[in-house]
Amino acid sequence: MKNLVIVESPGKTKTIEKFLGADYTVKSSRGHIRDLAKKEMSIDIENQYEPEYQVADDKRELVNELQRDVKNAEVVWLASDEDREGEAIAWHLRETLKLDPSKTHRIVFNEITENAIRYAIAHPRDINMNLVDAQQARRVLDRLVGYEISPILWSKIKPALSAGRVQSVAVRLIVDREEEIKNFVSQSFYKVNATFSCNDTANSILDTELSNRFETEDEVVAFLRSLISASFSVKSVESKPRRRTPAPPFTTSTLQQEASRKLGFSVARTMQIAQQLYEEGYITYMRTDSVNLSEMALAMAKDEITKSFGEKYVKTRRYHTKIKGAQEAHEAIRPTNLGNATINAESAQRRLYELIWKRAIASQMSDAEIEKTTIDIAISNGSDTFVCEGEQILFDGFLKVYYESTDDGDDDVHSHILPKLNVGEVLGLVDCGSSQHFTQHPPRYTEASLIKKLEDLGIGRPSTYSPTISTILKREYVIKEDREPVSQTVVVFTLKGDEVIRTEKQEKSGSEKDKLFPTDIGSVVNGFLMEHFTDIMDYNFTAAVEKDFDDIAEGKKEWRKVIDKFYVPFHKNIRQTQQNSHRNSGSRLVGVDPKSKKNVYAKIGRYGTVVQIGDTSNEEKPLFASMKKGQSIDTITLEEALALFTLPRTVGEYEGNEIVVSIGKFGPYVRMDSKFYSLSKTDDPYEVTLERCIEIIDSKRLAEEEKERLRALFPHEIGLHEGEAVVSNIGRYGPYLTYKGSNYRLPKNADPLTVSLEEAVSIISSSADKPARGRKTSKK
DNA sequence: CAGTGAGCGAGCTTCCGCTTGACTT
Repeated sequence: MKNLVIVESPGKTKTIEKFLGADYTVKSSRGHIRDLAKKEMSIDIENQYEPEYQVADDKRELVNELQRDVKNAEVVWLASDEDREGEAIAWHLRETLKLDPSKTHRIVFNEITENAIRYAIAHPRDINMNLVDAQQARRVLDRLVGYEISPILWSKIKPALSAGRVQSVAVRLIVDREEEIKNFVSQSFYKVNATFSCNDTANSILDTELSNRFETEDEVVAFLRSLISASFSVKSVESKPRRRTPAPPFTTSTLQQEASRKLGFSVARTMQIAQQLYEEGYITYMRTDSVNLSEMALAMAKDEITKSFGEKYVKTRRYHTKIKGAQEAHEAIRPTNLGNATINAESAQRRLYELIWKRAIASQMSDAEIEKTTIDIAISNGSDTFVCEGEQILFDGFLKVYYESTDDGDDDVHSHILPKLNVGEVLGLVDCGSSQHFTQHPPRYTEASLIKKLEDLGIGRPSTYSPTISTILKREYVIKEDREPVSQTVVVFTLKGDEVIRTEKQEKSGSEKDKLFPTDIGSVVNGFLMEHFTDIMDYNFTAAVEKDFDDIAEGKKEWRKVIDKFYVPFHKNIRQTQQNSHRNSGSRLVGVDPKSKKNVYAKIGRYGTVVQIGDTSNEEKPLFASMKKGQSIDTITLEEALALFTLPRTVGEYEGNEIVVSIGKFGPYVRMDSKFYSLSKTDDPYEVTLERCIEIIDSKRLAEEEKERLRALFPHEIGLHEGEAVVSNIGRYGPYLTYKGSNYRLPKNADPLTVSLEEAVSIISSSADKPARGRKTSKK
C-alpha cells in the first residue's frame, strides 16, 4: 500500500477510494479515537492542566487495525474535517499511531468530488497546533466544569445528578420559561369583526376587522351602538408588491425543527432516520451547521428546476452562515442526487427525504411575487376604520415546492383575493360582532425549539443537540408532556338590528403536545446552580469562552493560561460551595397529619420526590411514600399527600386468596398467592378495583397459556434443503429461521408456521451476502 | 426481580464532541 488516507466518517471511504484509485487506501477513524480517561478528572492540575488521554475500549481494535495499515503505508494523509475537532482528531491520530512527521500530511476537503480531493492531495499542510490547543482547552474546560460541579450535586441534592456547560443552561431555559408562564397575567381584550356587502358580483362579501381593540365590555357596547346610525364607505384601497424569499437549505438544527413541525418527529427520530438516509447514500452528511451548497449541487439543482418547472423558476443562491460559533466543516444537508424528488423506501425515510429535497430545491428557486392589498373602510360617525387584508400570488416561485413552517402553526401562503372596490363606494353592513380574546403566555419549548434557542445562543454543536435533549430527559430534569385544553368562558356581542346582544360561550384553548416541562428535581438543581455558579449558568458563558478559544486558535493566547484564569476562581467557588451550602432537598411543609399530629413534607428523596410524615430530627423514623407521576412539591395538597400512604392496599379476595396492590421496584403490581402481576400504565394502584385486578390476573394467565402452546409448536421444521433441516422459531426479536447453525430473521409479519420452504430458502440465500442482524458469524 | 428514604460508610454516579457499531433468539 502506497498511501493511507484517514477520514472521520466511514460513509465517505468508498467514494474517496474510487476517486483516488489503486494507490490509495481510505480508512476511517469513526470520530475521535481517544479522549480524557473516563474515570476521575484525568487532568493534572498541578502540572499545567496536562490532559491524560486514553484510547477508549471500543476503539482499541480500530486503533490496532490502523496501526497495521500505517506500517504498510509509505505516506499517511490525515483527512479529518476542517474544524477544531477535526484538527484535534488528526493530532490524536498522529500521536497515538506514532506517525513519522516526514511521511504524514494533513489535508482537508469540504466537498467529496474528484476535483476537491485531488486539489487537497496537491496542497497538504501541517497540523495546526493552535487549533488543536483550542480544542484541548474546550475539552479540559468541559471536563472541569462537569466533573467538579456534579459531585457537589450528589452530596447536596441527590446521587447521580449531573451539571455541564451545555445541559445546565438547557435546563435553565426551560425553568426560566416556566417561571415566566407562572407569572404571566392574561389580559382580556375585544376584537370587533364586520362583514360588508358590495357591488362586485363575483365577489360580493368582505370580511374585516376593526383597527381598534377594546378592553372593557362597556366600550364594546358603546361602539357597537354607535354603528346603528352609521354608514360605511371605502376610504382607501392600497396594493403593495411583496416578495418572499426561500429559506436556506437544511442544517442539523433547521432539519430537526421542520421535521418536528411538519412530520411530528422527535429530534432523536429525525437524526436516526437521517443517519439511515446518509448510510444509504441518499443525502449528504446530517450533522452540520453549514448552509453552503457545493458548486456541483448548485448546477444539479438548476438542471432539475429547469426541467421540472421551467427556467423562470431558477435562481442560483449562495448562502452563508450567520450562526455564532459555526465551524462549517460540511455542506448543508441535501439530497446527493437532486434529480430524485423522492426515493423508494419506508414511509418515514421517504417523508424526511422529500422534506430535504424540497427545502434544497426551493432554496435555488426564484422569489415568490405577491400583491398585498389593504382596504380601509370609514365609519361615518367615528374615526376608527374596518380593515381587510388580502394576498394574491402573482408568481409562485419557490412556493411551488416548499414553505417553511412557524411554531405558531401558520403553515401556508394562499391567495385570498378581495373584491374590486373604488374609493368612496358605499358598503352595506351585513353583520357585526365582537368577541373576547385573551393574551397568551409565552410558549413552552419543544425539543426542536429548545435546540433552536441553544443554537442562537451558540451553545452546543450539531452532533450534541439530540444527545443533550436525551440527557436532560434521562436525568429527569425535564419531562416531555401533553396538556389537555382548558375550557374558558368567552363573552360575545352581536349587533342584531338595533340591539346589541350579549352571550357567553365555552371555548377550549391552551392544549399542548410534546412540550418540555421542568420537574421538581430540575427546578431545585437549577436553583442551586443559579445561586452558586451564576457565571456558568449565564446564557453568554459559552459565547465568552468561545471567544477565548478563537484567540487560542489564532495563536493570540496560550490554552493553559486561559484555563488557569477560569479554574482558579472556579475551584475556589467549588470548595466554598461544598463547605458552606446546606443540603437542598426542595422541602416544603405541606401541612399537619390530623391523625399523628406530625408535620407532612414534600421533598426530593434519594430516589425521587417523596412525601414525609414526621421530622427527621425526632426519635421515631419518619414515614415515606413516593409521589405519583404528575404530582409536584409545589402543588401537592395535604389530602393528596396523605392518600399516598394507603399502599399496600388489600382490594379483596379471589379464589380464596387475598389480593394486594402496591408499587414495587418495577412499578405498580397486583400480588396474589405470592405471584406478581404488573398493572398497566392506565391503571391507578390507588384506585384500581377488585374486578380489574381479577381481569389482570386472568389475562396474564391466558397469555402464559398461549405462550406455552406456542412454545410447544417450536422449533418448527419446515423441510429439508440440500439435506439440512430448515427450522423456524420465535425469539425475543421476532420470528427467525435456523439453517446450518446460522439464524436468519424473518419479515416482521411473517407467520413462522406457514412459511413455505421456497420462501425460507430464498431468505437464507439472499441474506448470504449481507449478514442479517443477529446472525451468528464465524468468530476468529 | 416486586425498595428505598434516618444514620453508619463502602462504592458508585458526572462533562462535551467527533463518529458508528455491537448483535442477541
